[in-house]
Amino acid sequence: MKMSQRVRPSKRATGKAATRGRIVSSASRLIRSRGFAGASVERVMRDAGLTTGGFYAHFRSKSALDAEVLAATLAGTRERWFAGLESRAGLDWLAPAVKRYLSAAHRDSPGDGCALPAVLSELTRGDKKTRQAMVEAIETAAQEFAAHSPAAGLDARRRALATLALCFGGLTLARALRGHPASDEMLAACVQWALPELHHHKTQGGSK
Amino acid sequence: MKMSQRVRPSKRATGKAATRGRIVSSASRLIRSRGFAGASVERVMRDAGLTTGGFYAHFRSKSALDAEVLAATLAGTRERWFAGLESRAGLDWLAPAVKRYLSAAHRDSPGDGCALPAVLSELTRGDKKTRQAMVEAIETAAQEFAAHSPAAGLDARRRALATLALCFGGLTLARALRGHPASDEMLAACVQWALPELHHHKTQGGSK
DNA sequence: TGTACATCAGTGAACGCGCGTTCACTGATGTAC
DNA sequence: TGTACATCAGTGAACGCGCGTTCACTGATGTAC
Repeated sequence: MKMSQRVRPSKRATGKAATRGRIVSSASRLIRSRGFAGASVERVMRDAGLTTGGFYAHFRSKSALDAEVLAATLAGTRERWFAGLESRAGLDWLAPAVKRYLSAAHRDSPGDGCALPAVLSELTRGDKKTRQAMVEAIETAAQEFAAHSPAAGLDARRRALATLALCFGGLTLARALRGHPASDEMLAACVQWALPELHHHKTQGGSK
Repeated sequence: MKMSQRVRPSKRATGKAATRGRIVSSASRLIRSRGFAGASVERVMRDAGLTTGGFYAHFRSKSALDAEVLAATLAGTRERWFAGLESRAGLDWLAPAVKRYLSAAHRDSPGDGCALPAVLSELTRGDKKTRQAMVEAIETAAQEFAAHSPAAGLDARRRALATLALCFGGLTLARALRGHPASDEMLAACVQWALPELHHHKTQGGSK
């Protein structure tokens, strides 16, 4: 057997894979805080401690990076979103999920959170592969919500979709309103409207 | 009296004002369908039947156009949104307003509809004047909804904000899902969740 | 063990392109007398 | 009424800039023998 045709995949791969990982991680943070247009190749590479030209040793094009990073970022967000809730069901599952998404912490650190608010409008007009990643992420999240819904059947599906709209819409508007009192109000109002069971018996005007 | 210092404001002003109106109208449509970045000075002017250079006879800068057009477009959308509902109150006002916004027609013609889904994520990072126009538009809409709410007091304010999030979030997600069955489902689910009074007695799984 | 060589991740300068903005100009319109 | 002149909305070419992409090169790492 000619050993000369062998490579040492572990050592080499680790080095290059680690660099690639840094690029993906920088891109993920930049895309979420500045959108695809704001995460240029030069900025991403500088953020990863590299120079522009090296980018093409790892990715065929900018849009290949965008598609890969978006899919990975959405999957990562979903995982963290529902982490620790596996053994729960119904309202016990839904309430913490909604409250996590519609929290002040999530609003105030876009770079670590859900990518959709930062990129959805760019995506609606964008690349096919990237759009597909987003559609699948939304559909997957909808099924997750429906599976854990306090309701059942078609009602569960409807509530899941409405809950996603409340989460995405509420967070995005709350970010747009940052610095105004309406921003906190928006988060609280959406949590409440997404979880009517928790507030049915409250008297109007009661302070929280 | 020296007539030489007089101008004929009507004739001249009409010509220039009409041209300016065409620029604003082109910009409004392009911004809503392609975002601020997609509505370049060259594209806007070509769409208005003019050439690039002439732009600066009407606007000091691109961002001045963006701010003016956004404010005007949001005001126009609000007016059409609530047109014909003036004599109504409570659910009779709320239901048609929600259904108009979350309609397939609105989803399918972004260029004629609400500007927020197209530009909100760009705005969150953008120019101060333009951001202010958006904040005021959201706050005004929230007050309009609260004033006509079936609820009262603090509950009315909360419901107004949640309804805005459902409208904006549902429409934006429905546009992102265009071409998939989930798009129509999203619109219907958000209408239903925004107007629980209309659906309280429905049996689960009943066809519409 | 030592030397010559191959590999290839990463560098840095250059490319064409569309962007916002500027500016010398044109030509239609209206005024002065 | 006719002629010389002023105005200014709009033209079209040019500018510097940041973008995505390319490419000749470097230099660290590991292999062959």
